Amino acid sequence: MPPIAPTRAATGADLRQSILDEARRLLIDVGYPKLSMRKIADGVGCSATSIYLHFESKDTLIHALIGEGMRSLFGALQAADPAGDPVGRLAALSRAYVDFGLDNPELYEVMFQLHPERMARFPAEDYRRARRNLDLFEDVLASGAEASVLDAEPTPEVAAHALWTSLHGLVSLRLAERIDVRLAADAFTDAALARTVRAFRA
Amino acid sequence: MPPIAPTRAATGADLRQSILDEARRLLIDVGYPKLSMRKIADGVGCSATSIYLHFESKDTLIHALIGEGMRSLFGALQAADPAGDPVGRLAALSRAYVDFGLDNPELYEVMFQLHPERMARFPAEDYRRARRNLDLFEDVLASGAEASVLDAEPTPEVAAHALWTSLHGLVSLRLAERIDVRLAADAFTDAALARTVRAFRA
Amino acid sequence: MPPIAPTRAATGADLRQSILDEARRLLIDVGYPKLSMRKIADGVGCSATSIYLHFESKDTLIHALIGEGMRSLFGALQAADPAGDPVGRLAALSRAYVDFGLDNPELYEVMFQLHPERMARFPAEDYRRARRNLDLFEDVLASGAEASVLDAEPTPEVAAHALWTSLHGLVSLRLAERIDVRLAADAFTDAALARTVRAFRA
Amino acid sequence: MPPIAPTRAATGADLRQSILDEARRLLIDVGYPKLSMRKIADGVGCSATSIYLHFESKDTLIHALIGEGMRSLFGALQAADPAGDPVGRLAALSRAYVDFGLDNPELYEVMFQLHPERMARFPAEDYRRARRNLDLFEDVLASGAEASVLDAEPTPEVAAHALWTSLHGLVSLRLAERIDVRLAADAFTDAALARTVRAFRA
DNA sequence: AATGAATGAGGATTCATTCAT
DNA sequence: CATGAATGAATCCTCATTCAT
Repeated sequence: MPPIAPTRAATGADLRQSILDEARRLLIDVGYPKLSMRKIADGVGCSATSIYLHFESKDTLIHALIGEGMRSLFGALQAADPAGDPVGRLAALSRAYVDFGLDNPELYEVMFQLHPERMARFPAEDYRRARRNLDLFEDVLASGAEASVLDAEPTPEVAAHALWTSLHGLVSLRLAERIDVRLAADAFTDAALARTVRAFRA
Repeated sequence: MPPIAPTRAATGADLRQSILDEARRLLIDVGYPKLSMRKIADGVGCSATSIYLHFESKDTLIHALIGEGMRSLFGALQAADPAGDPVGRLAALSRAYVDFGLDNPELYEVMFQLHPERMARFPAEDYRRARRNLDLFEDVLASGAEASVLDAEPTPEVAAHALWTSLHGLVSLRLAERIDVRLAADAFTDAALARTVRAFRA
Repeated sequence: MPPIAPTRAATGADLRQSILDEARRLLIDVGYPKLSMRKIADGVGCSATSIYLHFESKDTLIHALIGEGMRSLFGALQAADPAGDPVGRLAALSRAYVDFGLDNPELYEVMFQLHPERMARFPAEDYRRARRNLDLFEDVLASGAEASVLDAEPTPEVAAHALWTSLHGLVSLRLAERIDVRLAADAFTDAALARTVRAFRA
Repeated sequence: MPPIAPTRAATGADLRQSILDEARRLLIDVGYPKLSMRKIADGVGCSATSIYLHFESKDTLIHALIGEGMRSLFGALQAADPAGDPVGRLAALSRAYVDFGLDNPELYEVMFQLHPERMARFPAEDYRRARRNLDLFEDVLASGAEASVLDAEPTPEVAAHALWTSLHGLVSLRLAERIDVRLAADAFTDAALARTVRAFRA
């Protein structure tokens, strides 16, 4: 009846992270619809109950995962941001965004394709964090517009969303493997990306 | 003892269609993740078992739904195609594509966001049908390029895919309700759409 | 994956009854709070899922049990009704009521101590059936009052409820084993019963 | 690292009382079947584990609650006891008993409807305490019998139990909301109570 | 005296599917 | 062509309790 020993893997505060790691791994492995608390527990080597010590519910866990993903995406964008010339920044950021999506397929989908109605409310704080990513693009567009090298019409905010739209579509269709196999995937990605960025030149 | 009478709804070949109709309806009603054979059967007024007389499995049924959706999208695109000026055609087709997505949210997601790897093989025939939709865009781009009013670089095929990518991103983010609420959804859609189409002008 | 053979016990329409029987048995064995679908299924030798073919939910099953109990109680009362002298009838019915309760302890509690708020709505039809039992007492009291041998003040309906109240209290405390052990249970029951009935003599 | 500070509520012996208070409160709030250690702990602002420092088990806690309830009931009866005329005393005590039950619905049920067999042994001390309440009725009946104004046949003890039986039945059915809604609940209670008391007049 | 972390057992219910008829 | 009966596996989550600290 009582626990005999710290079963196998992480314990304490580490467990929380282990759970997130395993959840992320499983997301890629089996996909969101088949992600279950039991599988996560089995994966980390703890009991399903233990998960509830660290996450209120499955939704909360997913939220945490999304939050993590948003932070991670932000980091990737910042790391890729060359600073300086807005045009170059825009290209670099766009590329980094797409790469992030292609490198974290299921995580990306959970981050951007999950319906809010199907999940408990996303905490406001996490929402703000998600927003920061777009702000990055908005900033670049705004400064590029000021320097007359980028077209941020009608407003940098709208333009940033429009740009995002194109990048997301590219990632999304590639992840869903809907791009014709006869098109070399990487070459196509390059072409589409170039086109998208070009469309925002002044 | 044999069944007494065809319970309520259609029988024979009709039943197949009734099942598809109900599945499509339920898709909107309860969403893909909660779509179940039983619910479909209850909705049509037949037994769950009967569905298996017409569809090998749930996957097969979903495939049929996708095929239907693809045909339906093709119809919508054709109906919206004004013929004549390639630039006008491109705008009209793009708009029609986006409208179809926004008008059939759940169906659209099943059509374009479902992972093929997690479903039984998508039949080649259906694949071809899906392809036709893109061909429409490709044709327009090709003829526009020939008339030097559209930019179909590097090839019409790639350009068509790139265009599709943008349109899909727009639909996808709107369906996932990820567009900032402060942006009027319809106005934003118009703006993004205009921008996308403009990017393909020569 | 598929069923191999009609596992063990009843099948078909019989299964429904077997489930009810087992549920009734378990009620006595482990009590209402620990009654679970799984245990019932194990008891009858079918899968937990199968129960849902016959009962919509646990509540529905309990309702069915209550309905059965009410019918059964009604039968017991009728069988014990000697006809004729209202005083004798009242005594016989009262005794039969108490005996029924003592003979079906858990069933009795589910029938009369379960909080309606804690269960889905009790179907109207079953409600009427429950009512019939009281009507029997009401009839006897009314006819006894007419013959001036019983006191049905202020009205037969109220008097019947008041009588019921006493009988139920007797059953309830005996079932909860709250009657002092130094009092011989049966002798006490006789005494209390006699007193109750006497209180309704004119 | 040791606990930093007594979190919020009481500590030491006070905590015991806080736990009982919260348990009683929760009993009304969520009902016995959904009463859980965790909920109690959350309510008091202590850890679930801490409860076990003061109560051996959930059963023990419930026992304590029952004991408290019995004391409380005893207080209510004593407070209502007018002294003097046995007939008046009997009426007053009976009314007080019923009121106590109706005013503390969930507690009353735990006190008188819980099956001892399904709980760890009820400590003898608590048993004695429960007994005192009945003794009160027994005394009144005995003195009333001596004064030939009450009927305590066959013995005051048995008569007290019989009286209790009726009072309990009244409370129990009212708590379970089994009294026909067409009967005004309070009026009916008055009528049934009057009848019960009258039945013990000499 | 008090805690945080952990657990195994169990809760009701839904699912896609299959069998014999 | 159609069915009703049945199933095992899976779902999220809650429970009372215990351990080391």
